[in-house]
Amino acid sequence: MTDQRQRHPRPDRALARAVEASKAPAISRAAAVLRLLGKSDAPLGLQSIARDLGLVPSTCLHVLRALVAEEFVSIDPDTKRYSLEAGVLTLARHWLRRNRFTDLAQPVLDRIGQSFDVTVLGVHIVGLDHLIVVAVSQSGQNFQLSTQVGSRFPALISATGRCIAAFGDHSEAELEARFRTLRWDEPPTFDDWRVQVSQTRVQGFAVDAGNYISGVTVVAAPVWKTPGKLSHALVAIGIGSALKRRGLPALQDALVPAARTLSNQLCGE
Amino acid sequence: MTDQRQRHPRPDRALARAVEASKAPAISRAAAVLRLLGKSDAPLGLQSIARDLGLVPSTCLHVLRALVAEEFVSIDPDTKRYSLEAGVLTLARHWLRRNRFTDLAQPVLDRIGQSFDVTVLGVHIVGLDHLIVVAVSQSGQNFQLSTQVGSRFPALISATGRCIAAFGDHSEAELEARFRTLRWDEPPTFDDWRVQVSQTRVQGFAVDAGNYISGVTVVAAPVWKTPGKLSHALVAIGIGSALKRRGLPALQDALVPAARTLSNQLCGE
DNA sequence: GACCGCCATTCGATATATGAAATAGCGTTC
DNA sequence: GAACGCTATTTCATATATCGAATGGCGGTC
Repeated sequence: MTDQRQRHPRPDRALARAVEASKAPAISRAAAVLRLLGKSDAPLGLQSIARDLGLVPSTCLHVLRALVAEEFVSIDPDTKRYSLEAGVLTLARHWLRRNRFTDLAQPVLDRIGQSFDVTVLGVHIVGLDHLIVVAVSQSGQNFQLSTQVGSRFPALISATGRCIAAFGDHSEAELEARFRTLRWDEPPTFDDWRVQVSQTRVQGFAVDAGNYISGVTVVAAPVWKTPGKLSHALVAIGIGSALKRRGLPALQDALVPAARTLSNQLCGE
Repeated sequence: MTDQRQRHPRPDRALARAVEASKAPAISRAAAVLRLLGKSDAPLGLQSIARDLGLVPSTCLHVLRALVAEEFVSIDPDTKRYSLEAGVLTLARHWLRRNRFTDLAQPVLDRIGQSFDVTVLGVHIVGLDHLIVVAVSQSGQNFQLSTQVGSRFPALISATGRCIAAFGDHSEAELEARFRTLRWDEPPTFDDWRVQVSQTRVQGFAVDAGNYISGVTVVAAPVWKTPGKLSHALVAIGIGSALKRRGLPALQDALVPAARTLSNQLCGE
């Protein structure tokens, strides 16, 4: 469900590039360490971290010590194993505190989720690379469709992806390159997908009928924080068969105006 | 260097020390930037950040660019103002996902919160410096006593502080030094406090009857993840008068065994 | 009980991140 | 419309963070 790139075999090449380019490489390394610790199920030792990221152990140690000092990482003094520390929660709280989208979206998500018995997400579109779930309303019944705040997904996947392709202004070439990297349960062809994107542009919302996950229908409606630059979306996720019975059109008719209202509220101020 | 200090009354001195000591100063700077952006209500410009933290603008720019590249910070391309980005949420989610304390504590908090109509927190004790709220159960009624996951408090404040003083093994001198820096609504004398700490050690839990916040009673019970090293606590917060009526003893009798059970679950693995 | 292997950690030379000053952009004022 | 004050940004010498090798420590094995 999450995007977990399994890139263990070889030391992180993306990190190498980031370090090369940046004038503060220690920060890229620190970020890589945090993400690695985040992905890992168990605390990790210095060597293991250094190996995975292709870092020199001594440098890695410096990074870890700095992160420990800043309370983003904790070290077990006995085993010398490192893991994420609660300090990261504090940052997240601050982000949530000053984020109008989450505040405004939450009641809307809850209302739609309850009415249609679907899981509804508010997502933040970071770029063409991926999006982040920033608000969730889990309907009581559907425990199968579980997602958490903070989850990352490839930007162009599923219904949201069609919205991003339709309303963000990205070059066709770039879109296709990205599209080729996606993994779907039942992948559409690029041509099919382009047609669906065009349709999305016309009708103002997107539907993914089982492409991303078989049997699961996803509806996404775009939200703008500033006119012209697509930044968020509302996403409803439900079992395809259930939605067919209980009215996909009605769900669309709830989601789209909600997204529009949110856009107005966000732009207005 | 010196005249910089004079011009800007409070360029973060703690940061200066951290940078001095660390072998990865960029990371300390990055953390300081993240925290500053977290605290700030509005996006900040480069100069403003550099001034507040006592950083050279060019260095600060490098830090910010690295943080933007890592998606912990976003920049508004028009105004060149920086703010926290949703990437910090992803780290927080990973922390929460692999944290057994929050998982185990949440249902317990909810049960106690509902039974006694109090706000109940699970806190993670980072050290003598502070603790972090990692789980919350907000009872329906008490909107006054609002706290969020990720909030930080001084470690020795209120009832939790008495637990930490009682069960963490810290030197008397250190405790007193820290104690002197605390701010209470109705501060106890150090001697009073020491007596209360002794009492806490004996009875296995602590009560703060309006010292921290006037009229608010706080009960805290210690939780150990590893024997000997106090790491967490359960904290119940309620209006003093209401608790008096509805049985503070009963609340204690619920909280303390719950904390003990949690300790066993966490230690047992 | 001494060896071995693996790990975290220290140490010193060197590539490089940093900081002061210079430059470039941008909105405001006169 | 030019000049000002403010901002972000680039430049480039130098203090310093980084790297690789050497050290120290711990647990397991024979």
